Amino acid sequence: MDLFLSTFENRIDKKGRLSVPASYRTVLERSAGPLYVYKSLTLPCLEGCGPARIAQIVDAIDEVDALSEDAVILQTILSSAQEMRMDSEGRMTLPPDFIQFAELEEQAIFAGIGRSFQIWHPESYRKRETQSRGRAQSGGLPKLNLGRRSGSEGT
Amino acid sequence: MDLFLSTFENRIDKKGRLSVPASYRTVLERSAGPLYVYKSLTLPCLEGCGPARIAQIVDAIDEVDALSEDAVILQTILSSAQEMRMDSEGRMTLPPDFIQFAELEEQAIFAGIGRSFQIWHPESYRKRETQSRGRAQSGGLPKLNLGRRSGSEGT
DNA sequence: TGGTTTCCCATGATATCCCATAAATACCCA
DNA sequence: TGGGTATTTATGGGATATCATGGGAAACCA
Repeated sequence: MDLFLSTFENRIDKKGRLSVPASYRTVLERSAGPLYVYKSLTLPCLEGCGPARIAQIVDAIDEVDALSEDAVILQTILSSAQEMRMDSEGRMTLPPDFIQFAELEEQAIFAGIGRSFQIWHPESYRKRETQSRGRAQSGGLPKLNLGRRSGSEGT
Repeated sequence: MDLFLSTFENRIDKKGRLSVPASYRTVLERSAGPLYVYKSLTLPCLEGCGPARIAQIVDAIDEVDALSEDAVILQTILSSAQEMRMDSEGRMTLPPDFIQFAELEEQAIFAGIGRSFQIWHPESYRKRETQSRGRAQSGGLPKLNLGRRSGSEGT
């Protein structure tokens, strides 16, 4: 299973280069396609993914009334998306408007969320993480029905 | 049936390496797939599981409103999850933030809970164990419904 | 030609691999 | 049954590879 997991904090050097975590690179390589980065619709962060995820969004647009509000929102993702090139060391260069959008400075946090990942300003990310942990502890734990898949579960 | 059972107390060396109990290793080997470890949402411990549970979380996120609180909480699990590699001696290396999160020092306790297991600071674990035993004896026994349900039986 | 981007090499830190050892357990065979 | 020998297991340390990062040179572009 190829998933973006864990978090990594990397440095943005003065050329604007940012190392993509090695484990993310192997996921991307296996999906045989480029890395796409776009602005989050709802959060002050960037999102990155492979071709499959982009295709998923394109398909979702096709299934929705082209004039609907949903379609416009999904189209916004695509129009902000950019195919990122990586140098031989696995670094990408973030364009200024991406940096501005996510309020990035010296450091950036990569946070894997399965089929995609997010890029955050470290402070914002940590604040958000402690918030959701707090909420989980005060009883807001989502129900994960773990009973359905027998056998291979849990190993 | 391959389950994580019993508890083991192993040492964390100065490189942060921790031997996975042999019996857990055989369980893991039988189910082709890596070991995932993540920070518990509700307890000061780490949790270990297999690909099936991670896949379940990923799918659950897609089925839920991406902006909902549940989605964010599930994403928090994934962002803390890490695919653990084991050396030829069956040890995994705990990254510093895992050690910090579970307040680990020299020793760590593995506590098998069936399809997954937890990793605790020994003191915290023992304290918690006596607490829950005390609660059980003072009438707070949870319902143990051992009747057959689809899914959890038969493997 | 000035500014930017792309490529290449260097480096310190970290993680991974490999070998060694000691204790505990399992095994064997008379 | 007893005593001794293999195996397994947990642990330690050194060698090697990988990774993130920095900087310079070449290529590119307007």
